[in-house]
Amino acid sequence: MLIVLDNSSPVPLYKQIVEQIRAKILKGELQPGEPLPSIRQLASDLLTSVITTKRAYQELEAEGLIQTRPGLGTFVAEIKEASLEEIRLKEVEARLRDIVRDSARLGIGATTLRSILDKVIEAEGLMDE
Amino acid sequence: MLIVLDNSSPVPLYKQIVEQIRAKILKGELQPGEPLPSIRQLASDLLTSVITTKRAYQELEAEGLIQTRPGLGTFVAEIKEASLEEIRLKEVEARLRDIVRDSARLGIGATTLRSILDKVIEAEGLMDE
DNA sequence: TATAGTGTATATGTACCATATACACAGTGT
DNA sequence: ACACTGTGTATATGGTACATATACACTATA
Repeated sequence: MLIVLDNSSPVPLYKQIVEQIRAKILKGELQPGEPLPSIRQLASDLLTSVITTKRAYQELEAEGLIQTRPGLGTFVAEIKEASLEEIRLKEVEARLRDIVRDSARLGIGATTLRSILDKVIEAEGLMDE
Repeated sequence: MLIVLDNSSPVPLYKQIVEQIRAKILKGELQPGEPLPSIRQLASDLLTSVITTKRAYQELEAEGLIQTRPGLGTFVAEIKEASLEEIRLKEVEARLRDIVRDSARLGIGATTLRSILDKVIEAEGLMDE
């Protein structure tokens, strides 16, 4: 499993793991029912302790994205593609809402905001799905 | 100075102070040269210690938004309105860029992103400046 | 020059992050 | 049955960032 950790980041290691596995599941790169690496295997790969990988899996399980069974291992939860799509959209919406609110406080208007988004989409080369 | 702290927030107190004063300066609510409350006064108002308010002022000074002189007090730095506008826009742009990148990873396209932004702008009632 | 205001520095407690190590559960080969 | 090797779990320990109280130093002014 390709996961890259940045030890000098202010983001805790376990959270970096959570975010990257979360993205793989939401994207469909990891299919429902598919086994995840064991906490030991992952800890070994990432040069961290089992506590850190366990902590990450706990967060993902609390969110309902994975399911862990003692002695057996950890698996991607059975979630319908429609639900994944909803989670993806809700997430983006929440983050955009934060920006819109802060923009209001800073006196940045709707038109300006839209044009900045267009500019960034262009610069990043984001395509239509 | 109206500042609201949330003790149950995961965001450190000093950072909450930084963000709110920062917003007031960027918005022009606090004018260049204008004195800020003393760290003692602010600490007293917010029911925190002077260390916390000092920490907040340190961050703001490091960013160049305020200037503190021992024995005298702390003042909003002399920054041109054009520079403030640039800081405001850069900030929003950086945050939108993060979202665009994450959207690309999750397979969310440009059109979808634009429509979500429109929806949120509508819901939040963001006007043109 | 005493005083009341300002910012500064040092030592202490608490909470979260990350670790090592010892424990308990589930399947598999003998 | 039983040992073994894999899985996840629980406990005790150390480091670091946040927040504090308290004592110190600087600046203006009566």
